[in-house]
Amino acid sequence: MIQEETRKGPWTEQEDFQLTCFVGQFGDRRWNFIAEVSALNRTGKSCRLRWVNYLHPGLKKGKMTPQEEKLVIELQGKWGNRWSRIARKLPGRTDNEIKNYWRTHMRQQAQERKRSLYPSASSSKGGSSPSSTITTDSASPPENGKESFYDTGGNPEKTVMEKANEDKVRNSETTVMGKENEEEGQTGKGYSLDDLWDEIALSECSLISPIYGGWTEDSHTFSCTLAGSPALQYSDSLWEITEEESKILLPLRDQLYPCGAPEGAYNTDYL
DNA sequence: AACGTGCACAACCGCCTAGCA
DNA sequence: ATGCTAGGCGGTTGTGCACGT
Repeated sequence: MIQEETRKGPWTEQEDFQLTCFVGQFGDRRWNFIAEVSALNRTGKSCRLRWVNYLHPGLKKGKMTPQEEKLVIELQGKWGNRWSRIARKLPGRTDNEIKNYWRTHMRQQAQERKRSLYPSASSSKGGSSPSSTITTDSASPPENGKESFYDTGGNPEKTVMEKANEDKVRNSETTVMGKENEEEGQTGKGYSLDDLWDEIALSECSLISPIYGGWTEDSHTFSCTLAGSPALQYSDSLWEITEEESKILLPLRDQLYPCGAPEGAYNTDYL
């Protein structure tokens, strides 16, 4: 088959539309299949990301509510940076969104904290880095080793330990499904900024009840109904195109490419 | 008005895991 | 039992916009 160079970068409206149509028809699991058959020249991964983070109809747009913010803080303190897991507790929010929120929120907290500790310190916007030990800005990467924006590591050794512990936790967690590990996020012995964040978070939030809006924790299996499309149902076989699907593809092609499908659109291997 | 800075968000990368042949 | 592949996840980077100076 002819493999054009994979597209990268921002998605166009047309691409979004195409992806939405194909996900509507084939479900939100067969990403490589969708990527190929839609001729988007995107990787399956990229398609999935776009769908999950942007096109998913269940997504909430706009700012996080105070309730959501508190919940994020609470759950982050409880589970650490398990964003996808945290996201499951926040209907309509993606792990990416929460991750981004946490990053900016924590940066703000760090700046505020710094200001309260060192009132004489510059408080102008140009102040950039919240503190000498806190490297939260991706624009100014740390010189020594890799530190994430929340692994802002007061203790350089910790990140290694922490990682090892987190991996352990993750492994045990994935094997023991459904068991929520209370120790999560309480890894390592050093006092890093992670701990500082936890402290900040705990100091400002009280017990928060989870937000449920008809959302279930295992609601990944979402069912999408597109205008004019049947409710999303995918076949048992993930990788074989069925006769049914091939019947769907042809009219869809006409819909997307009224003037004729471009070269490579709809890999006919599948038809 | 122009410029600089920080924020918010989208997207990519690399690694890990589960499922299957 | 093992290797391969797709999907999932966390971390990181890039970019446009808003806001302050």
